[in-house]
Parts: sequence; structure tokens; C-alpha cells
Amino acid sequence: MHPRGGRERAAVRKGPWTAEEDEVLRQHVREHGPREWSSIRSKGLLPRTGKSCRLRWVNKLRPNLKTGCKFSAEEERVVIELQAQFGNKWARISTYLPGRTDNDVKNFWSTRQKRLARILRAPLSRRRPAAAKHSASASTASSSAAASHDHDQLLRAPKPEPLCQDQDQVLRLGTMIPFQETPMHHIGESSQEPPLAANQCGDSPFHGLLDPAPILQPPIGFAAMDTAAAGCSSSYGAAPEAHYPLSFLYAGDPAPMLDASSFIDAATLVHSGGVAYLEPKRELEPQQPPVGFFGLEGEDDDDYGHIVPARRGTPDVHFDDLAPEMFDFFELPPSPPPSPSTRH
DNA sequence: AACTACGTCAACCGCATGGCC
DNA sequence: TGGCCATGCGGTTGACGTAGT
Repeated sequence: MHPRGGRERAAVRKGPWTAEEDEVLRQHVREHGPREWSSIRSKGLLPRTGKSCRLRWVNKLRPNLKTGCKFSAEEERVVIELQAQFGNKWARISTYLPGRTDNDVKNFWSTRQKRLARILRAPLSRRRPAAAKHSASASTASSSAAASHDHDQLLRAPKPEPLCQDQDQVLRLGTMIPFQETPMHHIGESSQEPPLAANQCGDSPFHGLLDPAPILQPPIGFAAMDTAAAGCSSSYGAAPEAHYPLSFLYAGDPAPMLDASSFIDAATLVHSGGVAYLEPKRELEPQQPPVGFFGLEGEDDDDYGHIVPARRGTPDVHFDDLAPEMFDFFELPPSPPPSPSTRH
């Protein structure tokens, strides 16, 4: 548009890469290593920017990438736990996942957040069919039969009352939908975003529970990890008993967001008939964290999308299996209030 | 068959950082 | 010390495929 300094350069090509371009890029890396990206264009090898070349190499051409391979349950768990620990430091998280790029992790997380947001945002009248559809579509990774079984059980369970009668107490789920990041992170991180958990949880019974804790060993020696998805189930054996049960419920938007205290005060997790659901609390039970509620675990590779294990001996529940009724008592505002302060 | 919703993924953009001169 | 440049990172967008209606 506005060439600086009067320097004219050949037109930069954008868009999908061709096989020929890939081969040129591979050849460049063979000769020079994965650097000097800008020289690719300056030498006239490719009409691509250095950034574009680097991105193509890192995300697609680099050896040992797990392209086209869905995240295993173990990988999913690692991402979730590391995201809780580090925040949206995708490059850092990806170092714990051999064969995965930061883009992979980022896309995985984004997809997951969108799915959660959609479920929570969907009006009641649409949630049932939507969830049924979703359950069907997710059945490639989890058992739709089990899902319907859980749904049936949940439907038979007594429906909890609305979470809060007082509008001021209503959870502002609409504003927390983006789920850009969880608040419990920043160990040794100089994050641009203020951590939320400590402030927002306040003296809630979750305070402390949400505190970050060292979870995974540093990515030293990936030999045990660098396997096909099916083979890495115990690679993080040292991992974590620590869980962040509400991590996905928190939003990155630091503004009003979730009033965690009211949420925590208002509801508790109930397991009944193998199904977990929220129930309004009449009295606060300060020392009773909802262990297992939306915690994240995976037992095997069939557990994709599996995020609601019930701890303490209760059966696991898949997120994909969650009945939409679980969210019925969240009174969603008609439209989330904009939070311009959070955008730059 | 057409439409819609959703999931996935590649690629771009803007900004930050660090090295070099 | 400040400017330039290369590189890295996180956020966002859009294309495409698939499944449901």
C-alpha cells in the first residue's frame, strides 16, 4: 500500500501454499536451517514474507508434526491443565506436546471454548435439540449411547430450582462466554492480563482451590511422550492431583464477569445416579469444594471431550454428554453487555 | 436439494522482543 | 542510545467440510 522509504518490492503472495512452494521452503531449510526467513523473499525464491515462510514451516512442514490427528484425551488434559497454569501461552504449552504447534493448541482451545460458550449461551428452547445434535456429532469420540443414558438419568433427576432469584445475583454467563482464558495462572509469568482468581474468588470456598500449583514436569525428555496418541496415556503420571474444577467457567474478560462468590455460594454440585448437576445451595458449606465439577480428566483415547469426571468414586461424565438441562438454571441475560474496556 | 449450524484448520495481522549496528 | 530488522507469539479471520433440518 504505502511502501516505506520508497522501496519497491515484488508483490507478496498470500493464501494457501502450493506443493511447489512447500518444496522450495523445504529446500531452503535443508540448506540454511530454519532461519533466515526473510532471505527467502529477498533472494526471490518465494513471493512470501519471512513471517509467512516461518509460519508455514513451523505449522505444516516441520518434521514430526501430528497433523490431522485429533488431540488425545491425555493431550487435552495437558492443555487444560497447562492453560490453567500458564494462561494463553500457547507456544509454551505446545512445548509439552510433542508434535503439536502453538497453533494447534490455540485452535483446540478455541474450539473447546466455542463449544462451551454455545452450550451455555443457547436459549433453553434451543438447547435440547442443539445438545442432541451436538451429542450426535460428538459421538465419534465418545459414546452416544452413554450420553443418552446420562441424559436420561439427568432428566429423571429432580430439576434444581433456579440458581438465583435476585437478578443481581444472576450469573452473568453471557459476559463470561468468551472464556478467553482462565484466571488461575501467571506462575512466574508477566502476563498482560491481571489475574482474576485471587480477587474474584475472594474469600469464597474456592479460594485456594483455584490457586495455581505446579502441575506438570517441564518438558524434559519427550521420549515418553512422543508417541502416537494411543500410547501416551501415562506420560504424565506425575501429574496432578490438582484440578481446577471451574477453570472453564471463568472468562478472560476482567470486567464484571462471573461473580464467583455468588456462584459458589449459590450452587453446589450434586451427584445423583451417576450424573452431576448443580443444585442451589441453601447454606454455604465453606469447606466443601465441588471437587469433580467440570474437572478435567481423560481415561483413554475415547475420552475426547471428557471434562466432567466425578471424583471420589462417582462415575465420569463427559462434557459432550452434558445435558443442556444442566444449564437451565443459569438465567442468561438477553444479550451480554459489551465490555469495550477489554478490547484494544 | 438447499440451507444452516458447527467444527476444524490454515493463514494473516499486529504487537512484543531481542540482536545488531 | 536509538533505529532497524528478524523472529516469535497470541488473536483473529475465513475457507472448507460435515451433519442436521
